[in-house]
Amino acid sequence: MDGLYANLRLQVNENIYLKNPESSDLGQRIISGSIELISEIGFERFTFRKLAAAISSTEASIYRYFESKHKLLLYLTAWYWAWVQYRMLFATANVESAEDRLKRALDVALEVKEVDIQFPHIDEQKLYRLVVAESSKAYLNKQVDEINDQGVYTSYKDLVELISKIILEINPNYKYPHMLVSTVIEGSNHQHFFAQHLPRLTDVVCGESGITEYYQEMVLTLIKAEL
Amino acid sequence: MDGLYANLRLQVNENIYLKNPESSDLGQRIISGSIELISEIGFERFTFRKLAAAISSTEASIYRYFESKHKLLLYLTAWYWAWVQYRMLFATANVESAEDRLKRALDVALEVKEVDIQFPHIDEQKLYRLVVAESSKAYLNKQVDEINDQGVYTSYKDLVELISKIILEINPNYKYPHMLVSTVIEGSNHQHFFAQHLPRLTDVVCGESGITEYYQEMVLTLIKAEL
DNA sequence: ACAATTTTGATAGTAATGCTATTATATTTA
DNA sequence: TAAATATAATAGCATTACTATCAAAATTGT
Repeated sequence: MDGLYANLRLQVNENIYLKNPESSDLGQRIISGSIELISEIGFERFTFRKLAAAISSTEASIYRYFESKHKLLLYLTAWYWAWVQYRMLFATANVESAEDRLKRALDVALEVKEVDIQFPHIDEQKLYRLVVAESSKAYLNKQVDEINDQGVYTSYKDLVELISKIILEINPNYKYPHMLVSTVIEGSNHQHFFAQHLPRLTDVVCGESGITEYYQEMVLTLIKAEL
Repeated sequence: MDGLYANLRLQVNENIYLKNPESSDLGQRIISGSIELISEIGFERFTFRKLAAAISSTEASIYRYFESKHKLLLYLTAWYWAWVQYRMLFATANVESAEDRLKRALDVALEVKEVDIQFPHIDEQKLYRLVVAESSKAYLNKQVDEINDQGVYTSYKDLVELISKIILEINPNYKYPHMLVSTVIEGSNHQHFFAQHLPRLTDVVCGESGITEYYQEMVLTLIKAEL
């Protein structure tokens, strides 16, 4: 995982964009600029006009890459989950014990602690915080079925599938691996948000860790309870 | 819980509205109309102009009740959680066993199966589906701290607190009751959404039950694992 | 190196949204 | 029955979410 793998590109579903933002300098500025600006002002107040001003381009140029700000959000989240999956495959490669693999998988799926220098135009920590605060809006809408038909949520679903398979290795009889995995991923995101903004909904203090460990233990306890 | 309690009003934080919608016919039409219209077209596409047309009123009149559509969403969710809490207190009253009370509390907190004829202008089933699809947007925004300071999320936090207390009755040493409760409430909502729109993220089939039972068992397993 | 092509920037424009203001007409209450 | 209040009708304005056009710049093929 060092900078030598310079040729690596994460595959993001083509239906999300009109023109691949990885393919040009402007495209990469759109990505890095949007991560910055959405983090700063929130998705609702974010507009292509403001983004254009921030990256010294124009609204019309941005529209050539993404047909709406919602599509751009979809891109950011799809990229994020593809990145998490890639890190997860690395983190679990050649690890014998399924339980160990599960712990490592959850480690990368539930929280971001480092940045990845292979993608210099993306600040993964900032993107992670954006995912925590905004990613639900990528699917909580009326177009979800249509978007899903285009395969746009695949990277997230694949990640859930991979972790579910490890669970089934440990306990082939566990009935609800997908439900458990999506619960802990979404749960972890929400708890991080709650810790910062609605502390009465959690038991952890913002800044301190504990959330990832809590969910790791939760998963192990639950899948072993039904051995 | 029959229609005789006609004088009952659920207390909703006053900072949410400019004028209490319960206090007039127009106010009640705003509430019932917005539940209907948001369910139909989704919160993003919902506007006060469209709502005004739907309830045969005007945009300006609606603005006298709520200063924005976001405040209206806050009202609907705050009312919903106040209603759930009220039902929960009834459902657990005079039940000796803490474990039994916990199961009953989760029964009403995780899913809505009936309507409540005491509030004829509110279709609770429809409101529940709205909460599943839209309620995250009530707190996932940049104004969350400000809104929280005004006590607007109190009804939700109080509900979490009440259930947490039952958990602590069963296991006084359980370290993370709030995290567990908010995880299962949010989790249940998400799983209902996933079952309908993103089935690969869950293991239950839309329409069939199982979600509430899954989370009830999850809670009991976890709090007993650390006795 | 130069023509052809593609990408970007500059500018304009349109319909819808998110409001606020004003005045007239109902409706309630004193 | 007058006074107060609530609602309707209408207008208007700044911003948003786009689309269109055309010129300038950059890239590409030969």
